[in-house]
Amino acid sequence: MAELEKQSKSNTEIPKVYNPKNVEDRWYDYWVQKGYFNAEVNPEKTPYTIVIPPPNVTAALHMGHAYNNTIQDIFIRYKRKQGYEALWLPGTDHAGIATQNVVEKELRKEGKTRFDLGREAFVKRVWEWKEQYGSRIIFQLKKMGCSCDWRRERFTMDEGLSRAVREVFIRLYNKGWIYRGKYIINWCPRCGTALSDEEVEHKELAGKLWYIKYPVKDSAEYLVVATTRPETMLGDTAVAVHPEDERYRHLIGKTVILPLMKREIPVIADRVVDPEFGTGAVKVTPSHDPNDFEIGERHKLPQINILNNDGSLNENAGVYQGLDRFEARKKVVADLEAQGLLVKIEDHTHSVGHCHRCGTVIEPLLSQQWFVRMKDLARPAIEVVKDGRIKFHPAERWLKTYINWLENIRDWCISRQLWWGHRIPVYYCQDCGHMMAAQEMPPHCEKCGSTRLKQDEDVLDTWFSSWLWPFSTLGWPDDTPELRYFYPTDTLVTGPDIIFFWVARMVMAGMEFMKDIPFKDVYLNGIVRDHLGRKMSKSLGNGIDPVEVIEKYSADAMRFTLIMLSSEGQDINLAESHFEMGRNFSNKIWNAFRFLALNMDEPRDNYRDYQAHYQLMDRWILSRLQRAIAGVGGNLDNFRINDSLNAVYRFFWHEFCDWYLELIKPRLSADAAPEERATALSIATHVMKTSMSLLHPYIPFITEEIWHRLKSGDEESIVVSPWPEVVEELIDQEAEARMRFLQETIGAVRNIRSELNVPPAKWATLKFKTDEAEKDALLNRYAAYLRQLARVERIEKIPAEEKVAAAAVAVVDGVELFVPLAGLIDISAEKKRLEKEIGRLEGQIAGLEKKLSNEQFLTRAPERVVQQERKKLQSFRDKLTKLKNNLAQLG
RNA sequence: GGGCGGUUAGCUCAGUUGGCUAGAGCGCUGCGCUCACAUCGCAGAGGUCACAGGUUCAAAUCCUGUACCGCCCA
Repeated sequence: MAELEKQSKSNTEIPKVYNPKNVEDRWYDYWVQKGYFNAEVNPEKTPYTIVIPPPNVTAALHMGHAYNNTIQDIFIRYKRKQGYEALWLPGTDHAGIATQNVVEKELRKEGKTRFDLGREAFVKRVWEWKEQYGSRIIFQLKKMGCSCDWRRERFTMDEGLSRAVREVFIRLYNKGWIYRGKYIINWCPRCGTALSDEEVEHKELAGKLWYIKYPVKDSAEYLVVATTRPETMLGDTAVAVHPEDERYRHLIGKTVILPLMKREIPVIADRVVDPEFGTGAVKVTPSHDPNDFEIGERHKLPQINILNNDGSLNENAGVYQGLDRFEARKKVVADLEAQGLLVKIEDHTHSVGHCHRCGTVIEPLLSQQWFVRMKDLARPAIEVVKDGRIKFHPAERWLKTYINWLENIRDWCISRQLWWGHRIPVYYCQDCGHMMAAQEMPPHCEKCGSTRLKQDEDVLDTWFSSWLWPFSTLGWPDDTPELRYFYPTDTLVTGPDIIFFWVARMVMAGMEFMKDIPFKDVYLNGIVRDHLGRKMSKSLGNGIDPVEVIEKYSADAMRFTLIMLSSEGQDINLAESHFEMGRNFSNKIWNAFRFLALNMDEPRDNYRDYQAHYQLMDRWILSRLQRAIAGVGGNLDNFRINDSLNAVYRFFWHEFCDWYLELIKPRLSADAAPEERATALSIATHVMKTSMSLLHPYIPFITEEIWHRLKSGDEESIVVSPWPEVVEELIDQEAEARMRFLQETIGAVRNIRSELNVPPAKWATLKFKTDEAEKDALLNRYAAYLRQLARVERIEKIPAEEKVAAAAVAVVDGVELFVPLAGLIDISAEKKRLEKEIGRLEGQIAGLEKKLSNEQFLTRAPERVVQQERKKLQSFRDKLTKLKNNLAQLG
């Protein structure tokens, strides 16, 4: 009865299975309430800053976010515990096109378009939507445990950040680095806006190459051109050939009749024409192709735009007006064929631009837009990575991509025909046409004095605000204490997919406006994919929802698993079942704690008070702990996050739990001496607590929970408790070597028992032969370890000449181990086992002998390596002899 | 067409300046006495390191080429 009561009591107090549900939200609220995540300007401390890559307000958290933000939280929590003034500045991005699209879709459900509402009402509507859903991702980040300073949360369209955007625009405008002009841009007919080159995704598609006859005027001759976009011929204003192309030389300067349109257009010569492509004659459409635009400029050709903004054909397309571009293509081809002007159609794969946001095929279009001149901005951004002021991790991997892009950079189209975003701060005089860039609408035209001013209708590319993020969020353009203290930031964690969009541009903006780098290290995390290696996407339905994972497995489990599966910069292939790994580890931690808790009244980690009572296992685990501390910190400092986690994981599970906790069990029994108990408990508590600290950046919740249950004194939280330091005096090579020998001995006995099917309940006897006094002493002195872990009840040294009948044998470090098996198992099983082992040894010995008889090896290899191989050979031979002798004795 | 990354156990991946008997997790097989944990323990099987050359005393690792997969750019 009493027994049952005790059991049920302990079971209710500390459940056998860890339940994160009661833990995670509680601790998160506590941390926020205590203000641990708040960073202040503090000259006493060194700042460590990360600015979050601001997620789109429209976004719901996906695994990529979960992974990316886990990494950031690891760095921040690590640095915070190390005593840095750690600022993780959170926020969201207004995501112009994406957000506008979402709200327009809502409107469509009501049967309306944004034009029905008008600009002002529409923008108001987007703000409402933003207020309602924009906080969703913030809530989710909190669920994950992200330790951001929420007081400093920013949004790219906050008043302060908007001011920064206007300021930057005006500065660059006045410098002449922002200009307006009519050029070929990428037009998305579905989004109804211009895009930058980076927002166009090129895909290889199987298309056609149409060969079309253009009749030469006043002649029976035809000129045949090849094109992948036949409908654009409606806007042709020339045909071009290479000046040295003998086939066409006689036609240069002549006129051809543009079919369907019956327009007369010249045949011109231009060196960019590739004689090898198609027929060597190309149609020239200056309004709808970047190369043709260039040719048109050189030859002063007319520009005929045949497209409306929605991708349908306009009044310049004659009878094709009103048709969608792809409909028009079909009809143009059909009509050409009907007129006998279509020579042939070939299959042709080519690269087609698609809208990064909606996937629609992009149309190159001549259009008046705003651009940033990039050359001079790019130069310093190249320098700072070349001279190592900014480092990429993994090193080298993306560096070339980054530099290559910057070295070949083209001007940035920044105007968007949208309503949601920062409106371009340029005002036009309605009377004299003068153009002014200003923070606010000027009272009157600075040129003619007119008060009839009108602001530019367009908004800026979203990235035109995010490229300022590292300093606009800290108060720029004001010279704030925060800016002075926290800038430059330290580490940027982001995906390689936005190196151009964001990373490179932030560097340019930082160098231009702050005269300093925006961050020191760029950690590029891999992409989270499904278990088949496919990108997670809504359309494939293969996404895993982080919030569901948190519900089912806990935030700790999710974070742990993501990091365990990752390796520096590589993509992660993920299946939901992988999260069991994290859940299981949490449970392991929980039960290690439970074991200690069930054995102690008060937690104490005053392990230093018991030095006189330390045993081998104590010195060993303390030494191993130091190695783990060094491993975690060292790897984190080198951005090797999963090696770092692995260091503590392996230590905790496979050294502390598997060996130390098992070994101390007898020391905790009721009849053990009190100081024995206290020594083991205090060390176990210390190791446990230190491990929690080491694990805290990765799995913040469970480590805080356990830390609180183990803490003593007035310690407040693991979040701000100091990061463990390596204590050199506790590194004990001798203890590690001795322990290794005992572990191997235990392993050998376990192997014998298991392979020979010795019933687990059966106690075994161990006899051994050795001429080394130290080994002899070790086995005698630590017989208890073998008792505990290998179920050996008696250990006995026997003379070298003694024969052991019917025993299994193993050799560890030259020591012969015998497990007498009389009556337990059949001898033939042991013979088989030995023969297998002997075979393996013989193979290795043969290899070593060959190596060591090679004169070249002996003379050329470093002495150290030769010695090592000699030693190895010797010990293998020794072991082989012993095993063979014993095999013979088995009869 | 140019650039980058990948190819190692059934699966997902480590393997840092060339020098162990190439490792881990999951999965698989066998056994489970024990009052932390079956979300566990112990033991085990499983690999021609994509392929072909080369450099070297020595190559999963360095070089060259090939094949396949993925990404970026034109």
